[in-house]
Amino acid sequence: MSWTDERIAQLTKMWEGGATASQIAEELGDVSRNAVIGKAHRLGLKARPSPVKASDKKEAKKKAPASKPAAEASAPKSKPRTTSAPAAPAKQAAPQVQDSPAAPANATPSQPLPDRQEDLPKIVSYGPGGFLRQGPGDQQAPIPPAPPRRLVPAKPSPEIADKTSLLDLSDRVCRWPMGHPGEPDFHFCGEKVNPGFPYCVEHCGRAYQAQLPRGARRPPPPLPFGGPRVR
DNA sequence: CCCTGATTCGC
DNA sequence: GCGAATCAGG
Repeated sequence: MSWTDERIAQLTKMWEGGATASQIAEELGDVSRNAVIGKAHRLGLKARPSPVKASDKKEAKKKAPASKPAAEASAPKSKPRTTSAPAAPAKQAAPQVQDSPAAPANATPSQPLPDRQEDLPKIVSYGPGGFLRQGPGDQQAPIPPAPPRRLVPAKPSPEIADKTSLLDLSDRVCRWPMGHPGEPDFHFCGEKVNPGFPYCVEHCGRAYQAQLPRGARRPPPPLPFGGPRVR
């Protein structure tokens, strides 16, 4: 699979949002982690708390690769693993805000990841928080009237015992998607809707950003990148 | 071991 | 341009 505009857009979005290369690769499907990293660098968007780059200690001994060097003596390939310290970095890594209260970084030792959606017909959207719009006829939501002015703290939601499936949707229940389509536990919020809106009050606050007076916009939204793992 | 990103280099 | 192989730190 090649790098289409959509895939590049998603890569960029997630990369800048702080997702790891593995997560991005998995989300995109059909690409390796290395491919994602390589592409990201080629796109010019690198720089990110790298576990390897930040510190620049003294020249340490290189440990023997143990099971690789086969034809090193005969074929002197250039291997300038130069990790020298030419200039002073001085720049501190920007505070990476990776978590939102509702979307903790997936960093636990065990990653379930019960399925993958590589053979699905390609789903472009992330969810209401971070849609990847595609077609030109797909216009931006005209920012309806005057939705909630105060954003609810987006509480972690009590517990989802009974999930609202696609079939359970009606105009009275919140259509906010929980999880990703294709995942086994994908469902919908199901809360009572905010009258006049397709979502409950809480999710209206997420779906519709309050239109602030001109000049008082608040450009940097804290959302990671559309919240793929909102739960 | 696992993870991470960075870099190289043959294709 | 692409990405596997490799390196290197946590």
